[in-house]
Amino acid sequence: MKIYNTLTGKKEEFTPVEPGMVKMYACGVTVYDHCHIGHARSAVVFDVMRRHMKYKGYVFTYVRNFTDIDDKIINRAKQEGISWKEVAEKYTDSYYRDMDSLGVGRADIEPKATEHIAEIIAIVRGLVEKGYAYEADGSVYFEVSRFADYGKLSKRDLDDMMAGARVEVNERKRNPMDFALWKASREGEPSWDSPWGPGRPGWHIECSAMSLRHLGETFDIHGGGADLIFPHHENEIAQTEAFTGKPFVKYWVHNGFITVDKEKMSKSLGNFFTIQEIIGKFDAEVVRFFLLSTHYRSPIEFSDEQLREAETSIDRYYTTVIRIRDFLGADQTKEKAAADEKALEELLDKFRDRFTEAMDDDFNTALAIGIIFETIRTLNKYMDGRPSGRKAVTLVTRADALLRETGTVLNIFNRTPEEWYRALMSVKQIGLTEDDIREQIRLRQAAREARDWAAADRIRKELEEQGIILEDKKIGTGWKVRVP
RNA sequence: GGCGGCGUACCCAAGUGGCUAAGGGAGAGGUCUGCAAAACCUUUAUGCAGCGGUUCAAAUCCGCUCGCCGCCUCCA
Repeated sequence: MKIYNTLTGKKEEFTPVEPGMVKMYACGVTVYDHCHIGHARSAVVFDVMRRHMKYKGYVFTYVRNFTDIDDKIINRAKQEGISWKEVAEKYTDSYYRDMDSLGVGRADIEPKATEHIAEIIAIVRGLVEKGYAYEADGSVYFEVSRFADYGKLSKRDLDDMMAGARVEVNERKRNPMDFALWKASREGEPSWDSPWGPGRPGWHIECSAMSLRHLGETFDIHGGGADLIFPHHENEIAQTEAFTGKPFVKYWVHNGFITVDKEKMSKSLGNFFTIQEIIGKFDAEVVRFFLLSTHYRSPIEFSDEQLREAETSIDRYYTTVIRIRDFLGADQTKEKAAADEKALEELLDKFRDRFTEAMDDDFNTALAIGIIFETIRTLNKYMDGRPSGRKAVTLVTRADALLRETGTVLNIFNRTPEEWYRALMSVKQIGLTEDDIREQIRLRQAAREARDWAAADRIRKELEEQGIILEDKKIGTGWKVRVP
């Protein structure tokens, strides 16, 4: 399979360090606030990468960290009047709630910065001993000019950066681009003992320490949002490779941003929506589908309109699932072929290969979803031809199984239509119970049998006004929640 | 200023050298239906920001122009 590597700027054939095994590290979150949809995108994208590679048969180890000590956490603690540990716990819980609802699985290892202080100190000490870092007033800085490859990931030249540097004045640093490995703590701030006095880790060093411990000196994939390329990942490369003397990561992958009015969604601009806000208005599966309907490296414009379209698409999927079920539940004694049998058969024959090929091409989820909907249309068309008999049952069953299989990788489309409609009823705040609806359908059926079309239509219209759509079918009347 | 990316139909979005430019949404018309809904069919890009060039062949490669965005500071 092919993966776009930020380091080389090219799509490359993926070859793991150890055959059959993949080790991936993705930068998680700093737990100082609720997650927004941008965090969701990153998490969902890496979740799908893992699912696909496991589907391909790789033995996969996924490490995703929590940054649980940092200036933002300390500030937040002051604001909320609680301890920094309580802040970290509170927002870690919030993170898990969000991820669970979005269908993002837990990583195999979820390390925290504060659990790796000893490793961090060991690396910092090693870097000082090797001459890559220096101590100043209880802090330790990495000296970027000592690392020849500095800038190789973000394609930056050290001299250019210094020329246009917008960095804070800090006369303790030998070079404005030098970055903190260890920060001396001020009175009253959380701190750990170190050879340089009480302090806490710099931001970048924790990822080096945690990946080194859990994945080794050289591993396959390291990912995160595109905004982490510089300085975070650039600095990770510098300090880790300086420390180990070995290549750090083979493939660097970065997801694109979510935008609002074409601008990057970010905390500082204030144009963000938290995951909790969004899943109050749309089902989490809708959000996940929305995030996967664009290639992970492209920007996605966030809007209610986009989410409504995603909702409509998912509804189309579950509507087809109902049709499949109705079809398989119908009388199949008569052997009757439909005109489109061959088209469906051919599509199903190629389905798995096409789907895998799309995902193998740098995780092209948008194309993969396209293939799913192409199959849905062909399948519906086939069923429209009213075929029956063993051959028809075989074909439809096979289509059903193949469509379900994609759910394993994308982790969408694997609920029942009932679960989907229940979720919609909740999110759209439909003021009816399923029993209410069934009762109305019964009343309407009686009117229909009496050929009282006016009464029947009135009931249907009343339900529609409350967001419930009726569908008269041969086997009876079905209902669904109106979308969008 | 440096570096990087993007510009495909009314909207979203795949496609990065060669079969009629995926898929979804929206609109219009139609089939089906008591009427609907759903589904399906037809329809909306001789053209992929513009202009040049390379090539037998380009949305796809190269150059220039225009427009938009990102990173260079915490950031997914």
